[in-house]
Order: sequence, then structure tokens, then C-alpha cells
Amino acid sequence: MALEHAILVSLLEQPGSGYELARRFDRSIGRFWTATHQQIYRVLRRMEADGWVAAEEVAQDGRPDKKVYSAAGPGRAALADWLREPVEPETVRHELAVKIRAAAFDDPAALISEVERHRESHAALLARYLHGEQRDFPDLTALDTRQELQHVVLRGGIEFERMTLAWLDDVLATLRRLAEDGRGRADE
Amino acid sequence: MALEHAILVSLLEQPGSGYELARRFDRSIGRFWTATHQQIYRVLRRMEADGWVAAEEVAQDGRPDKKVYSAAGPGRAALADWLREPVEPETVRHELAVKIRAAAFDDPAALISEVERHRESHAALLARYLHGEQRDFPDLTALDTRQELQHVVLRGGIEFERMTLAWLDDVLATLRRLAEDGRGRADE
DNA sequence: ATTGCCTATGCAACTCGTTGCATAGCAGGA
DNA sequence: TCCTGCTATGCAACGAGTTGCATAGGCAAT
Repeated sequence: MALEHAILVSLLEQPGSGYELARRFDRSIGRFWTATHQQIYRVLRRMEADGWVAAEEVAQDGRPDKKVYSAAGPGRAALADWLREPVEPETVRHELAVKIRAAAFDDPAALISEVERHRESHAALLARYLHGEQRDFPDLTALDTRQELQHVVLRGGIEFERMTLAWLDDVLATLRRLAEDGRGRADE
Repeated sequence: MALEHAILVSLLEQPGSGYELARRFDRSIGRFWTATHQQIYRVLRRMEADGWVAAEEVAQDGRPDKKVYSAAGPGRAALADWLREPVEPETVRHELAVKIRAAAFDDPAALISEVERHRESHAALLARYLHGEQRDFPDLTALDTRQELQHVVLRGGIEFERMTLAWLDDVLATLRRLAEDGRGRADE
């Protein structure tokens, strides 16, 4: 389990309320670790009870009060411990891969529009990454440690999306070829 | 949720018992969808109750009896329906990316051995993929529909591992550079 | 005026997934 | 001989994650 740790990293980069964290998880961090506001609120309360984070009530006008959290000493220590633990193997859930193998027992052509939609969303994400890179890292020769590490993670995201786009093109070409062949021959 | 569907695909490719499925999920299918034997047994019982799979008791000598499952008509229909549904966005859990960003608040050098271990396991997986490709697809010009689809998924796995290896090398170079700089300058 | 959306937090109920353990016979090695 | 490990299935308990709903004030558009 590492939601606690993802939250700690986010709070170290910038303190914030549960709600703000939830939005960050929808945007930047969410590319590497997803979480709903429910999980975040629950885990934040547990972390506060354990002394990992400190909370400060902030009154706002025109808006509900919010509790701004920041990482506390024990939280940083827990994060350092976690860093030194070996990563547990990631549990993979690659739904599209399952669907592609499933298509062999149905009509491969039925998957084409699905894969195309997938391709669009990956192309959009790549564009957002590249835009974010230009915005947040205009000068790649003058980065501090934090930015260096953020950037190497971003490079990973960019390369992943490029690889995925190329593969989805490969998948589409394969599905289209099979659909052609299927029309040419008798349906099996 | 798609464990049902992953099981259906596996049973369509080859009928088998819960135990055999669990082992397949540890090996081939498990690259795209992980599951423990507990999940598999539970879901198989539900699928049998729903008529998605048919079970046949098989007596064995020297071993406990096993129930061999195979996909039934309603299961195939459910799979076809699922193929036509849009994929829900995958929930991403990229622990290493979180750790890399976390390293900014600790010692980046502490991550190096961790990333190296990661790199080794991805290199080993790539080797296994390439070996499996040679074994299962010796003649790429004579593939039927099922093999074509299996192969395009395998190509995705291979490209993913290649991309990951290149990125991990990038990460290692970055961490080592930061560790050098950290020794040169004062610790912050 | 009403509708809908945004900020901000939370409860309750549920499903999904993991972990530990149990059974039970057989095979192989120390 | 005892211990370990493999096949084969399963129960029970727990923790993680999701979904639906509730509150509650403010803002903007219809």
C-alpha cells in the first residue's frame, strides 16, 4: 500500500486540503497513482491520527472552511523508510490486451473503434505532457533536485505514451488486416 | 471489472481447472491481468452459477479430483457484449514513479539499488518474452487470427519492456548524477 | 427564479482483492 | 523418517477501493 506515501509526496511538494489533494490526484499525480476523494479523506484522517501530517483549520469567506494538511516529521521518516523498502511487484490490469485476445473469439473488427478511441486519448495525453514540459521546465539546464526528479518521471510518461501510440497503430493495422481477410474468406 | 472476462478468454483458449487457471495467471495472462487462486475460485463459482462456464468433474489418480471448466454459450455472449463496451480508464499504480518524486525529500542515492533491481527484472522479462516469441511464433508468415492477436499483444509487451529499460537507464543516470552533485556540494 | 456547477467534507454500504489458514494425498530428498 | 513441496480446493477475516448520497453556501447562466 502506498496511497499514504503518494499523499506525503504531494504534501511535501505543496501543502493542501483533502479537496485540493483530490484534484491533484485527478491531474498530475493521478498519472501515477489514482485515488478518489473518499480514499484521500479517510487516509488523511488516519495519517493525522498517526502524526504523519499536521492539520490547520483555515477559514475562508464565501467558501466552507478547509483543513490544510502538511507533512510532519514522522511522515517524512515513514517516507524515508518506505523508500528503502523493495517495491512490491505491480499488479497489472491491462484491459485492452485482454480484449484483443478476446477478439479472436468474436469479430476483430468490433474492436477497431474502441482502439481508435484509446489512441485518441493517449495522443491527447502525450500532447498535454509535452505542453506541461514546456511550461514547467523551460530551461532544462537549470533544474534543482526536485525538478530533475519530476522531469525524469515526466520523461517516462512521455516515452510511455509514445510507445503506446506506436503499439496502438500496430494493433489497428493488425485488426484492419484481419477484418479484410475475414471479408475475403468465409466467416469461421 | 474484468476478471470474469480474462478467465473466459483463458478458458476459450484452453479449458482448465481453477488451479490451472491460477497458474496461467501467474505466467502468460498474468502479464496483463493478475489474480490469486482465491479470486479465481470465487469468480468461477459465480460464473458457473450464472451459466457462463460449464464444469466437469474429472477424477485423477494420485491427485485430488479437479473441476475442469470451459466457456459456455452465455459466457461467450457476455464476452462479446463486453468487447463492445468502452474500456473504463485504467487505474494506474506506478509505485516507482512515486518513489522517484519522493526521493527529492530524502537521499536520491538511496533509490539506486532499488531501480537497479527493477531494471534486472524488466530485462529478465524482456528476455522471456523474446524467447517465448521464438518458441510460439517460429513462422510469422503463417499465423491464424488467434495467433495474430496473441502476437500483437506480445509485441506490445516487448515494446513496453524495451521502453521501460531505456527509461530506467535514464532514471539511473539521473540519480547517479544527483548523487555526485550531492557529494560535491553541501547536503541540503 | 431556478437550475446547475464548484468548493469542501463526510457517512454508509458495497465489492474487490489479499492473507492466513485448513484439508489431504502423494512424491522426493536429507 | 521427517520435512518440504506440489496438486487441488476452499473458508474466514480483513483491508482497499468504489459508489451513492448528504450537507451547505456561493456563483453564474438561463
